Amino acid sequence: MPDRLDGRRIPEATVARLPLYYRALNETAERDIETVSSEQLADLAGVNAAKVRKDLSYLGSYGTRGVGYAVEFLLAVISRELGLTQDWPVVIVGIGNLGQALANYGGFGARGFQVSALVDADPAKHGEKVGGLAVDPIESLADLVAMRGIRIGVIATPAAAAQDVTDQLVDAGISSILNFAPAIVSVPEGVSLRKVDLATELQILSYYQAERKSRRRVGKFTPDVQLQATTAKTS
Amino acid sequence: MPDRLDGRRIPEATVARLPLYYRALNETAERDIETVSSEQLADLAGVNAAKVRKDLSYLGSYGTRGVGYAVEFLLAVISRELGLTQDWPVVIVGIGNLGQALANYGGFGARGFQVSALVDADPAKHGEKVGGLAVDPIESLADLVAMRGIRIGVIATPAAAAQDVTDQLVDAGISSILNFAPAIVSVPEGVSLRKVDLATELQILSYYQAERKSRRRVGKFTPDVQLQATTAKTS
DNA sequence: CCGCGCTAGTGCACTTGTTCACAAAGTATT
DNA sequence: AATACTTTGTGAACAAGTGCACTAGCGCGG
Ligand SMILES: NC(=O)c1ccc[n+]([C@@H]2O[C@H](COP(=O)([O-])OP(=O)(O)OC[C@H]3O[C@@H](n4cnc5c(N)ncnc54)[C@H](O)[C@@H]3O)[C@@H](O)[C@H]2O)c1
Ligand SMILES: NC(=O)c1ccc[n+]([C@@H]2O[C@H](COP(=O)([O-])OP(=O)(O)OC[C@H]3O[C@@H](n4cnc5c(N)ncnc54)[C@H](O)[C@@H]3O)[C@@H](O)[C@H]2O)c1
Repeated sequence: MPDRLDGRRIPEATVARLPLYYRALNETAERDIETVSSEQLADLAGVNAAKVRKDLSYLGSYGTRGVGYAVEFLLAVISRELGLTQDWPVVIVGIGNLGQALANYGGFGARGFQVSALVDADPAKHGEKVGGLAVDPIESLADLVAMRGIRIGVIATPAAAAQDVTDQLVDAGISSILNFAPAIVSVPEGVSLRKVDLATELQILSYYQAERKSRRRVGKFTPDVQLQATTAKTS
Repeated sequence: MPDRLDGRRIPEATVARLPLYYRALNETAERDIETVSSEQLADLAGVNAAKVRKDLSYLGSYGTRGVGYAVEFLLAVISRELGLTQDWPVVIVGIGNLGQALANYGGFGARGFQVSALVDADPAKHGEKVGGLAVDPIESLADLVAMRGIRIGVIATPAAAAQDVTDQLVDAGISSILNFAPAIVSVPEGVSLRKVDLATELQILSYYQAERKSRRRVGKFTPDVQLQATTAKTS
């Protein structure tokens, strides 16, 4: 393994694509393919080749001209860069519809993440087993986080509770949060926050759907490619 | 209602934020507040005021200087722009863990979207009721889509089936797809595609988590704000 | 009717991200 | 060893997005 080339700032857009390359490379490795060109990788990841090369160049110069990239090696480089060489324990807050689906979800743990605690405010849920793990009261959040070394929290509570839950997670020592509730929450400096918002996604689709239907007549072309851009903070 | 000001191209980044304003305005309207300033709206939506003003200016000049924006009016403008004045029927493909959570999800229908069909390839699931709707075989997809006027499809199948399901959705006449499966799928021109990818989100969090932990020492600052950017196509 | 205070709308500079196109650097072939 | 071919790595042009800072316009109080 090469040393991580520090002092290099990896652009956010690149960081967001590394997981795609990572997945594509894993699939390639499973097919016992040893090298990939930027073009092949681009196809698998759904981007263009120039972008792949530029992105990978931020990690260092690990390709071989005339040949391509060594799959296993590149996987190791990206794993390291993404921090996937260790396992990240995760706590899920709010074990309702969505929380249960997440807790039962196998692919969650598949790549370096492990559901290590489930908490809910509803006493009726306490002790219930979901995906082999018992649901604990929200009051024990801090203890669970501390004892199990959890750094990442997933919020699957109703929107109204999201900010409160966020504060509790932060107080408990969590520094990365993935929020599924349709609410804007704020976090103190040093905490990363990302969100997944179903309604927003559907509404964006609706916009382009409506555009195709009713705005066609104005003779304006529709864009070939859209970039989804929701905000996340490390404040 | 003002006429939609056609011939105006709304930037993608703005389209992606309109749903946030829409939600914030709804919450404001529920509190019987009649006007909001760009600053207030910015707070509620988690962006900055200049951005709000610029975004809204793409829709037309609907604010009043010295006062702000009329909440109900702006809601109407944004609804119209996002195509939310009509109800969009939606089909969910793959009624497993996630598909069931989605089907049971109330907030789905809350804002103009309605789960109108559930299909799955597994015969054992056929006829089963989820969220008050029966699961139908994937073979009847085309009929269901045609009969119920469905334009939007949600993919909640395993990744391996995602491309196949996408093709079937497109053949059935769907032109907007939201994909939850961790797979890159391609769609023909004229079809919008967006994706929600849990693993990617977690890995991005992991990157910044690891960065805080181990890269601090190189004396590079961490960014205050990150922009999540996953790709979607209307090809 | 005037002037003050407030806030929308926007030009402009800046930052970030994307893409092209080509030199550099490797492999394969003869 | 020389040449042909392939593919990386990157400078530079371009495109998109952001945010400041200022102007224009409205409401209100006197
Ligand atoms: N269900 C879905 O498919 C889906 C999809 C996208 C987004 N969402 C969002 O995810 C969130 C959860 O959705 P759901 O369908 O699972 O809702 P749900 O009502 O089924 O579950 C919410 C759970 O959170 C718990 N809870 C409430 N307040 C809490 C608190 N303060 N602390 C801890 N736990 C608390 C409740 O006891 C309940 O178990 C909602 O914000 C929803 O909008 C859901
Ligand atoms: N469960 C989660 O919380 C979660 C979270 C994020 C992403 N995902 C992704 O969502 C997808 C579904 O996850 P899940 O946990 O619900 O899986 P699951 O195995 O519980 O459900 C998958 C369903 O799809 C059906 N299916 C399989 N092939 C099909 C086909 N060709 N046509 C129609 N239906 C088909 C299966 O019969 C099954 O009912 C997966 O790709 C997963 O990676 C799941």
